[in-house]
Amino acid sequence: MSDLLERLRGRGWRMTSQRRVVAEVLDGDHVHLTADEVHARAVERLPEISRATVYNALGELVSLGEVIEVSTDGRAKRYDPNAHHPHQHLVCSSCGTVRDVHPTGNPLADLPATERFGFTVAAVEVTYRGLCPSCA
Amino acid sequence: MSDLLERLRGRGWRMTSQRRVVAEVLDGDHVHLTADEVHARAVERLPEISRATVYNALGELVSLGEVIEVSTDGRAKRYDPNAHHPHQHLVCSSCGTVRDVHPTGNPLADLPATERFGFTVAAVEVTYRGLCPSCA
DNA sequence: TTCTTGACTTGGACTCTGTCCATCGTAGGA
DNA sequence: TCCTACGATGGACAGAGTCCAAGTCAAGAA
Repeated sequence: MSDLLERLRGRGWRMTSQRRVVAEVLDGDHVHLTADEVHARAVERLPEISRATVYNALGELVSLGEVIEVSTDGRAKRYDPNAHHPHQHLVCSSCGTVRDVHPTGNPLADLPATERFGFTVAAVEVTYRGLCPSCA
Repeated sequence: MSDLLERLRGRGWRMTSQRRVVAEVLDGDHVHLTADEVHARAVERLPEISRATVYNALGELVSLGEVIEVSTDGRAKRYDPNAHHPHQHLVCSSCGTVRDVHPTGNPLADLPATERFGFTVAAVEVTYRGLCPSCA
């Protein structure tokens, strides 16, 4: 739970009420919120918090590797606090719901050297798309 | 080459000079352009073409299944004319270059039923990220 | 505890990407 | 050649995100 807060403090992240609230919002429910949704929830606890501050805090959490940025559609990025367990995403094409999934296999190994064109491949993202039970 | 133009005409796509230019831009170099880049190239051939028209044409080409929309970053979508050969993408994290790649294996088969949460999974996108030779 | 200061927050302006709409123009069939 | 429904135009608008100058404050020093 507030492991996250402890880790951040331990890493010298200057703790302000705004940053605390953003971290708590992400640490709470295990969902994939957009920046605006994070802002909306943060405002419930700290009415004066500004959009810019939420964007700043999210950007820093991403840089620190505590949160993953997910662009499932061309719209707003979503923020995934489950950064310490490798996983992929399953997205509903209709309502946009995102679920973490754990496929078997290692997609990195599936890309032969001849298909790497000299790139240094560092990561792979897999996005499964379909319809969730409610939308099907 | 202008297979694309033929196919579109054959499918009853009303051919205007604007639509022709957009199709030709995509059909030419085999790169992954943003809508603005498509517009810039279209303007070279047809100076009066408007942004809205380019967006309309791209949207229709996507609906027709002739072009694939790719969101590799949270920024502008890119349009991939290589729609008739299944492939995945390799993206340079520094300069944004996108290359088509053909991994082995079938990632759809790697998602066990227990990890599908009742979703009807229809498609899977794999994005490899790293640094291209010029940026490394 | 109080002071100090550099880092953080604010809100408004701005950019970028994309969509919408009323009006005008034209491809292609009769 | 003429008609007309479909397409193009461009300007306004919207959503997501960034930037900046000015004000505020966390946390270390004294």
